[in-house]
Amino acid sequence: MTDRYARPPSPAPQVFAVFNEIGIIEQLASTKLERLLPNGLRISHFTVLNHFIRRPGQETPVQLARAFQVTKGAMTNTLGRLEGRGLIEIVPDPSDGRSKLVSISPAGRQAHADCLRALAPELMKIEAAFGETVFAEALPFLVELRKWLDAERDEA
Amino acid sequence: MTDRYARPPSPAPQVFAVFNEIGIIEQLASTKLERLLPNGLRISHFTVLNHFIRRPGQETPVQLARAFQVTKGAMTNTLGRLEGRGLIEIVPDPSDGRSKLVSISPAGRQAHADCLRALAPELMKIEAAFGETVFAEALPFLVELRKWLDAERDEA
DNA sequence: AAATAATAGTTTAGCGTTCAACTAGATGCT
DNA sequence: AGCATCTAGTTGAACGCTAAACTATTATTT
Repeated sequence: MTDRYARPPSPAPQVFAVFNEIGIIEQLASTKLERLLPNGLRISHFTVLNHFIRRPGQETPVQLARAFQVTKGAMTNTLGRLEGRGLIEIVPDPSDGRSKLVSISPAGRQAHADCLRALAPELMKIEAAFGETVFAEALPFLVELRKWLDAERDEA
Repeated sequence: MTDRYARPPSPAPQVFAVFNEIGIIEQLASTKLERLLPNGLRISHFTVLNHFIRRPGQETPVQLARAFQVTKGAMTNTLGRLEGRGLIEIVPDPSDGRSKLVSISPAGRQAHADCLRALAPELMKIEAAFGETVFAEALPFLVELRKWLDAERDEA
């Protein structure tokens, strides 16, 4: 009997390996990131602030949940925490009684800036170790993959 | 005032973007994966089984925790579930009274095979959409990144 | 040899997430 | 109009993870 356990364990072994690496990277990066964020902010909180910095305006909780691919329940929780800290504002949607409109507050902008300041040293360390170029090269494929998974999810 | 929010939000924006994509991919992939796994097996469970298929033998809980970058407490939980299902065996380490030795059981091998069968269609779907090549090309960078984060974590 | 430090593993508290059930408001169909 | 269906958001149960405190055993130091 040859080494039947030495070969990759599945069809599409490279696909499998990529997801495997992504899983571990995410775990390492997110715990590190969370340790760096100020005031016990969580990644999910930071992500929402980040979203609003990039696209100022109002969005509904459902839109946000879809943007980050989490359930509505998770978003309710996240938004509740952010509102409790005064980092976002939530008002009822005047044109739809079921819905709400979320926007970032001045304190939220400030908190986001604080986050970036806290993260900058680590990001620069990584950039120094790898160079920005490899990240730029890796990005398109990751974006495609994310979009594909995203679309495939909507079908189901 | 120009569009100060249109530009990427940080130093090393590409680095930032890569981690962002990885985070979303991981979230999408893991929830999808977990839905596919048979018998309510979790990803963490499958990952341990997978590890033992690749590297048969015995390992301690701490070794496994380090391999997957989770805390010892998380590994205690995972191994407890797996043992409860009879998918692994845990015996005391004869040479160290503090430690234990974990290995996969025949039922564990069977469960792993079932997982692969359940995952195969989805993996092939992804492979058909992208081709194995792009995954193979993406892999080296991800491996490097994972290793770097891993090493950097040990320092701290 | 005795005391101190380090390591393996467990446990508990706190948080985030999913899933499913539920309320309330909007849409569509007949 | 009236009823069925869909959608937005909330809630609670179950689970995983981290962090930190704790026990038990081994290694190190003096």
